[in-house]
Amino acid sequence: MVDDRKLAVLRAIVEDYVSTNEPVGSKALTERHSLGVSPATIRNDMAVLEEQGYITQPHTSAGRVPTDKGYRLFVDRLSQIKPLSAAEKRAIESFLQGAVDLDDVVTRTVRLLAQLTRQVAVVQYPTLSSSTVRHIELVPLTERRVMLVLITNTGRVDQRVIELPEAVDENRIAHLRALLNASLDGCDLNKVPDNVADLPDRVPAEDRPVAAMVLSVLLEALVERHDEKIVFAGAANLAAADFSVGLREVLEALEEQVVLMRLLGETSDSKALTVRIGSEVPYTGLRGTSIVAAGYGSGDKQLARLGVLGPTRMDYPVTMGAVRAVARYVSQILAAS
Amino acid sequence: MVDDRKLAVLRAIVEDYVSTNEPVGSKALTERHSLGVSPATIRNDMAVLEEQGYITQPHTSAGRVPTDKGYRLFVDRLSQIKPLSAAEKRAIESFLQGAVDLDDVVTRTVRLLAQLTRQVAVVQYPTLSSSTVRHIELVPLTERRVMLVLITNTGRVDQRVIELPEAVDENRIAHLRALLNASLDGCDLNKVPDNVADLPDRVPAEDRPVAAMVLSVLLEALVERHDEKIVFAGAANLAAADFSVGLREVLEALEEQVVLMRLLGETSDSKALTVRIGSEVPYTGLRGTSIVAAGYGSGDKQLARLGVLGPTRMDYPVTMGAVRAVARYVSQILAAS
DNA sequence: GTCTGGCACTCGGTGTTCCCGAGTGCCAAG
DNA sequence: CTTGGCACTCGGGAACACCGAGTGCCAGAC
Repeated sequence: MVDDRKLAVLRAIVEDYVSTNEPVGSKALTERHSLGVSPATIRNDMAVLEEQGYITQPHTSAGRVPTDKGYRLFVDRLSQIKPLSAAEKRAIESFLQGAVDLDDVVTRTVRLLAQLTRQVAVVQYPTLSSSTVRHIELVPLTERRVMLVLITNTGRVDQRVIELPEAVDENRIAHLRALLNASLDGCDLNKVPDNVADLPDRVPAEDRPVAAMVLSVLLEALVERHDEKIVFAGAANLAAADFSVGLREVLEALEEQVVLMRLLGETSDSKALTVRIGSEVPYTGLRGTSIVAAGYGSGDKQLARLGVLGPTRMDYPVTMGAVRAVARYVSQILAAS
Repeated sequence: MVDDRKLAVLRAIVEDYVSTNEPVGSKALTERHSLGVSPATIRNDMAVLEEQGYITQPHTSAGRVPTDKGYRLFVDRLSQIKPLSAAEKRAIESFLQGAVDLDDVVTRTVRLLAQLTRQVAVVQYPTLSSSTVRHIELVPLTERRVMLVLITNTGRVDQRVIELPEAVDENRIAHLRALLNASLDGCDLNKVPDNVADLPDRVPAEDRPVAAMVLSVLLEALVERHDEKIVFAGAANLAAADFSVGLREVLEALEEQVVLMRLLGETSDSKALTVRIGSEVPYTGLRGTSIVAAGYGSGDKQLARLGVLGPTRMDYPVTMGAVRAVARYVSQILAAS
C-alpha cells in the first residue's frame, strides 16, 4: 500500500505538471486526482519522493516539480505509450501516401511529425551504407567532364561532377559505365570498394587514368555520404514551449548536423523507441530538453532514425505514440517503393 | 543648407538607432556626429522629419525612431552599399569552392549568408524552367517499375519512380531512353512538352501505353518542380534580434515554402538587389521585418533568388553588400560547373 | 530668417516597499 | 499510519515615488 501510493503520487505530479506547467502542490493533487487521502498524507509522500530525488521544489514553499529521474521513472514504469486516434492514423497515411520520391518522403515525414507532436521533429535520411546499388550512370557533360549518378534501391540518387584528366569520347564513357554496372549492380554499398578495386586492370591501358579518376570520385561519394543529411521542422513550436535554456541554443544545435546526429542516437541498432530525458541528452548545450527517437527502415534492418525534441516537460505517452507510429508508417512506405 | 542637414540628421538617426537599438535623442546626436549645430536645432529638424513621416517617437518624450518610410529614404538615397572586406571575400570563395554538387552549393550558400549577415538566410533552388535538359535516364528497377532521372545543365537531378502498366523488358526501355534523349538533349525545359508530344507515335504500337506513361510522369515532374524548393539557415540569429512581432510567427513563415517564395520576390526578373522594408514585405504575419534579396544565375539569366530576412532595424549597407557579393559568387560557381 | 540657450513639462523605467496567498513542515490527536 | 491544525516561508504582483532623458516652445542673438 505504501510504495504504490507514492508512485501514484509521482505519476499524478508528472501529469499535472505537464498539463499546467506549474509546480503542483499537495492540495491541488487531492482535488484533481481521487487519491483517497488527505493533503497532509500527500505531503509526507512528497517529502520522501523528494529525498529520493524524484521531485524537487523550485523554491521553498512552492509546489513540486519532477526531476529528470522522476520523468525517467514515469516513462519506464508509470505510463503507457498512447496509441494514436483513428483520425490521426488516417491523417498520417494520407499525408505520406502522396510522396513522390525519397526527398519527398523525408520532407513530408518531418513535417507530419512536427505537426503531430507540436514539437521539433528531426528526420535522418536513410543511410547509404545499408542499401545496394541499383544503377550507376555516367553522363557526359563536356569532353572533359562527366556527371556520376548513383542510384540505390532505397530510391536515393547521388550525383557528382568529375573533371577528367583528358578528353574522353562518349564510347569510352559508355564502356566504362557498362563495366561499372556489371560489377556493381545489386551490390551492397559496403562492398563496392572491394568489387571495383580491380577495375583499372579491366580497361584498356589508355583508359586507366580516367577509370581511376571515376573510381576515386565514386568511393569518395560513398564515404562522404556516410554521415547523412538530417532535416528538421517545427522550429516554430519552440517559441511556445519554454526551455530552461534559451532557445537560441536549441536553434543552434538544430542547425548542427553533427549534434543532431548524436542526439538521435546513432548507437542503438534496433528500431526500438529511445527516450532521453534532460541530463541524459548527450549535449550539454541542451539542458532542459528531452528527445524521443526511433529507428525506421524497410524490413527489419534499421536505415536511419527519426524523432522529436522538446522540453523535458513534455507529454511522453503521446509523443512516444506519435514517434512510434510515424516510424512504422515510414518503414512501410519505404518497403513498398 | 536646410534640407541637406535634415537628410544628414535622418541618416544619423538611422545609423545610431541601428547600432544602439534605442530611440535616439537630439543631444546624443550632436555628441556622436559632428553636425555643427546645437541640439535645439536638431529638435526643430526632427519635428519636421516627424511631420513628414520619416521618423516617429515610441512615446512622448523619448527619442526618435525611423519609420519604414525613413529607412526607405535611407536605403535609396543616404547610404552606399558597403563592399566586403578582403578577408570576407576570401572566406566566401574558399567556403563555396569545395562544393561538390548542386545540393552542396545551395547548402553552403545559405549557411555562408547566414553567418556573414548574422541574420536568417534564404536560398531558392535554381528553377528548372530556365535550364536545359542534359540527359534523361530510365533505370529499370523491376519488370514493372522504372526510375526516371532527369539531369539538367545546372547540375540538378530529379527522379521519379514510374509504375508501368505492363512488364517491359530492358531493351524496350533502352529504346525509349534513346528516343527521349534524341528529342530532348539540350532542350529548354519549357519546350520539353512540345518536343515530346509526338513521342507515342514514334514507338512501336505495343510500346505506346508505356511511352505515354513515362511521358506523363516526365511532364508532371516538370510542372511540380516548377515551384521550387527553398531552404533557410541561421534561425538562431532570430533569438538575438527582436522583432516587433513574436518570433514564433517568423519561424512559421520560414517553414512555409509558399510564403518564402513570395518574400524573395518572384516578380523581379533581373538580378538586381531588392530591399523590402517593414510594411513593404508582402506578408502580414511579418510586421517589423525587412528582406534583402537578389537574383543569381549563370550568365545574365536569373535562375533563382537568395536573400536574408531580419529586423527592420538592420544594417542595410552591410547586409546589401553581403547579399550582392554572395549572389555574384554563387553565379560564378554555377557558371563554372 | 535661422540658430541657440533656457525652461517647464511629460512619462517610461527602475527600485522600494508591502501584502497576499499558496505551499510547506511539524506536531499532536484520531 | 493518517489527519487536521498551525506557524512559517517566500515568490510575485500591486502601489508608489523618483529620476532622468527627451521634448516643445519661446525669447534673444547672429
